[in-house]
Amino acid sequence: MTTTDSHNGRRLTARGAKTRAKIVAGAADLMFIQGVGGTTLDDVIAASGVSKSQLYHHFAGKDALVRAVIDHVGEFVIGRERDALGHVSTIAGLRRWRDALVQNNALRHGAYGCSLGALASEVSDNDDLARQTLSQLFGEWQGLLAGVLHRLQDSGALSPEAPIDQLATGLLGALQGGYMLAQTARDVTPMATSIDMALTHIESLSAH
Amino acid sequence: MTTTDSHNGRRLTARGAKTRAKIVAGAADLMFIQGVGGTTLDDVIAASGVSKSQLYHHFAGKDALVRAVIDHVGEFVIGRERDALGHVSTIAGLRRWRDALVQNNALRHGAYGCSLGALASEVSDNDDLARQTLSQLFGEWQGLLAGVLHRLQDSGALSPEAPIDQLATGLLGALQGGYMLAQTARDVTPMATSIDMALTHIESLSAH
DNA sequence: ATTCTATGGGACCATATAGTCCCATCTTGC
DNA sequence: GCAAGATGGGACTATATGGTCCCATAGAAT
Repeated sequence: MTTTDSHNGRRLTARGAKTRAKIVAGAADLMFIQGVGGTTLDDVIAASGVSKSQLYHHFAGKDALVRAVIDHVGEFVIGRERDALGHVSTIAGLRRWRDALVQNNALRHGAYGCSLGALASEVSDNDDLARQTLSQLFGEWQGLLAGVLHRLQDSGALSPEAPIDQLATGLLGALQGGYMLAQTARDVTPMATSIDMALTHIESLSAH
Repeated sequence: MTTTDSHNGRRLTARGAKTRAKIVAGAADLMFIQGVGGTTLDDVIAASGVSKSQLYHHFAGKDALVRAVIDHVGEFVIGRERDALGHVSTIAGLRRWRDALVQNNALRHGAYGCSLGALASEVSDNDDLARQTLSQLFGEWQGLLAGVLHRLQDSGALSPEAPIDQLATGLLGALQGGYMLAQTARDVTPMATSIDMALTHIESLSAH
């Protein structure tokens, strides 16, 4: 699914794959902290200890690298969320999920926001392909949340009439908005509050 | 309150003020569409029809210009929201407020996101002074929403125990997260859904 | 062993961009 | 009217940055 490797037809040895991974990982770290626009290719080279020719050997240019970073970060975030949400089937479990995200973000006092959300808001209007990938990733995230709500419904903890997809969208929206407010305030409180409101709403829709 | 004018001690004639305003307005437009990092000073010069010396006469550099843009956009958004929310005292009024924001954003299919939110997520981690201003602006926005909720409470449409400040934060979070999802999806639906969930929750807290 | 390709290093280039400078012109205060 | 300062124009500079190129080396396939 990645369209970022500039050598789709060529071989890729284990060594090459390792170098490519180093570049992407280094770029992802830098772009999370400095933003995409604030990260130069020289930064990436310095951070990953790779030469410029290697960077351009593996990626057609900065756009391609950014797309690879999005794939990489997306895989990480969705994987993490799959682990965190895949077996949650209670409101209490959702609240633990929220606590983990908030506590993790509190380590940086909210700085940098959501690794996926920050990429999305910076890149969406410049690179349509990247935007589509990000949109799909948010769709997967929302699907994981919808899965939890489905299980809540099955166990009778959520009304059968509850509009699951919309609740999942709203929850993801509250999460992303919370990240943004926390990033601006350098304080995770608004993030916790925002998600909490969404969870309280879901909780209020218990079967009657 | 602006710290962006590089000539705090000097005179500023009407002509100078007009030029300064042209620069800020042009920069604000460009930065909304292209982002801060994607907007060059030459872009600003071309768009506002002003010479480079004038730009540097009024602003110490790009950072100062960005801060002036934040002040300008903040004033516009808060003014707009004050008009839109200042006299709202019903849930129906809040829904009309939401409809107006969603419809306005639908004109661009969600592109560019919230003019304040986009600035916040791009600038917060690079410029602490700008971040503080943005944080304060979000605080004002939240205050306007809290004002509406207070009036709802006074009229008996909202429980006296409702945690107004937290609801206002959650509503603003849902709004911002909705903007972000809409920007990524190029579809305002998730924005509408996200805010709607917050409003439905508030509505569910009617006096009992 | 040899040959071909992938990998690696890093100098080099073209350009974009923030920022400087100098001089001309208009406005204001006296 | 005239001096001082504000406004205006735009050429120029230094540098950062994305991107190119060339050559060296390692490793795989035969």
